[in-house]
Amino acid sequence: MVYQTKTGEMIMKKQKKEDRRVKYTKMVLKESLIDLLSQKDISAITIKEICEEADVNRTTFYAHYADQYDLLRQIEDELLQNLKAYITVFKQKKADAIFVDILEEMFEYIKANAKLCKLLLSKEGNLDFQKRIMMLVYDTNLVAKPNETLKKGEEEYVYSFVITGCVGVIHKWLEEGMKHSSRIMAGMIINSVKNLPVTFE
Amino acid sequence: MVYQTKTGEMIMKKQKKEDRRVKYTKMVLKESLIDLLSQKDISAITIKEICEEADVNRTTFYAHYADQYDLLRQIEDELLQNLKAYITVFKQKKADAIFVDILEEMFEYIKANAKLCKLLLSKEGNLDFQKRIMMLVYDTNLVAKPNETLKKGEEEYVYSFVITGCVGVIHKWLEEGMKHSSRIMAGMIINSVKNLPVTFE
DNA sequence: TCCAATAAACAACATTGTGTTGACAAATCA
DNA sequence: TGATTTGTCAACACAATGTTGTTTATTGGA
Repeated sequence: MVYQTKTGEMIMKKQKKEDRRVKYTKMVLKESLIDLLSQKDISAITIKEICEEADVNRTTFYAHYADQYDLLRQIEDELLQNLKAYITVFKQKKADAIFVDILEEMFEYIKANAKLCKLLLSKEGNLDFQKRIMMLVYDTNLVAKPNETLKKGEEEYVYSFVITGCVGVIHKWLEEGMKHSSRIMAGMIINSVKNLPVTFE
Repeated sequence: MVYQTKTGEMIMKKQKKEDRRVKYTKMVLKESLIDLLSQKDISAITIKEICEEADVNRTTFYAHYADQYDLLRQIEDELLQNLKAYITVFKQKKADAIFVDILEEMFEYIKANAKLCKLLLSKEGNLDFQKRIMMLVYDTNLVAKPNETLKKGEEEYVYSFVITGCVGVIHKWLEEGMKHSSRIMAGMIINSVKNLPVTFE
C-alpha cells in the first residue's frame, strides 16, 4: 500500500493527485452555479441547469456533488479557507500588525471577492455560512481576552454579539457598494467595540 | 358587486372572510412543514410529503402556496406579525416601560415560541428571516437616537452592528436551551450596548 | 515511451416529483 | 334554501432526478 504513511503525507498526496479533468469539471461547475445564483435563488436552480451551463454531463456532477447545496457548500469552504490563508500570510509578513490592520486586510479580501461574498450573504443566503464566518473569526483569534468584569457565561454572549454584529456590518457594506475604504470600515468596527466588555488582539 | 366600497373595508372583509376549511387546511399544512423541518432541511422536503403528513390533497396545497418556501415564508410572517402585535400591546398596557422591559418581553415571546424560532434561526435558516427581524426591531423603534458624535453614514453601520448582534445573542440563547431568564438576557444586551455610540428608547 | 490500472465522463434508463386541468362534492354564508 | 366558494380526486404531460453499464482520458511505473 502506497498510503500507509503518516496522515499528513496522505492528505498531501490526495491534494496533489487531483486529476486535471476533475479540476476543470469542478471549476466550471462552481462558476456555473455562481453565475446562476446571481440570477435566482439556489432552490430554483436545477442540477440540469448547472450542467448545461457548464457543459458537463449530469452524471459527472453526481460523481462530485450530492446536489446544488453540496456544491454551494464547497464554494463557501473554498472562500473561507482562502480568507484564512490570506490572513495567516499577512500576520506572518507583518508581525507587528495590530487588530485594526488585520481587520482592514479582511475587508480588503472581501472586497476582492465582493461578487461571491455578496451572493453568499444575500437574503437567500444561508445562516450556516454566517456561522462559519464566525467560527473563522473565532479561530484566528481576532477577538480575545474577555474582560474580567464579566460573569462567567456572559462572555460567550458578548462574543456572539460582536461577531454577528461584524457580519452585519460587512453585509451592509457590501450591499451599499463598498463606498467606504477598508481602513475606514475597520476603524468603524474598532470604534464600535472599543467600549464593549471585551478587548481585542 | 359587494366589494365596491372603501379599500379599508375590502381588506377587512377579506381578512374576516377566511373560510373555516381554508383555515384548517393552512393550519395543518403549516404544522406539517414545521414538523418536517425539525427532521430535515427545507430543500429536502417535498410538497408531496407535506401533503401526506397533513392529509391534504396536493392540489389543495397549490391552491394556497407556490411551494415549500412560500409556505415557510408565511409561517415566518405570522410569527413576526404576532411578535409585533405582542410588543405593541405590552407598550400600551405599560406606558412607563423602559427599554429593558420591552427587551425582556421580547425574550419572553421568543421563549414561548422557542421551537419555531429555533428552527427558523437554525443553520439551515434563511438570512432573509434574520433581516426581517432586524426590520421589525427597527420599526418598533427599539433602537433610537444615534449619538451626535457619529459622522453621518456611520450611524447606519452601528445600527446594523447592534441589531445583527442582538439576533446573534438570541440565537445563542435558543441553542443553549434558554438557561438564563429573559430578564438576565435583556440586561446582558443593555450592558453590551450601553457604551456604544447609540442610545435606546 | 508504452502499457496497464485507475478514475472520469458519458448516454440511456426507469423512477419520482411537479404543476395543471376539469369534473364533482362539500361547506359556507347571506 | 340557493348561490358561491373551496376542497377533493383522478389523470395528465412534463421535467428533473439519480443510477446503470460502457467508453474514454489520465496517471504513474517499467
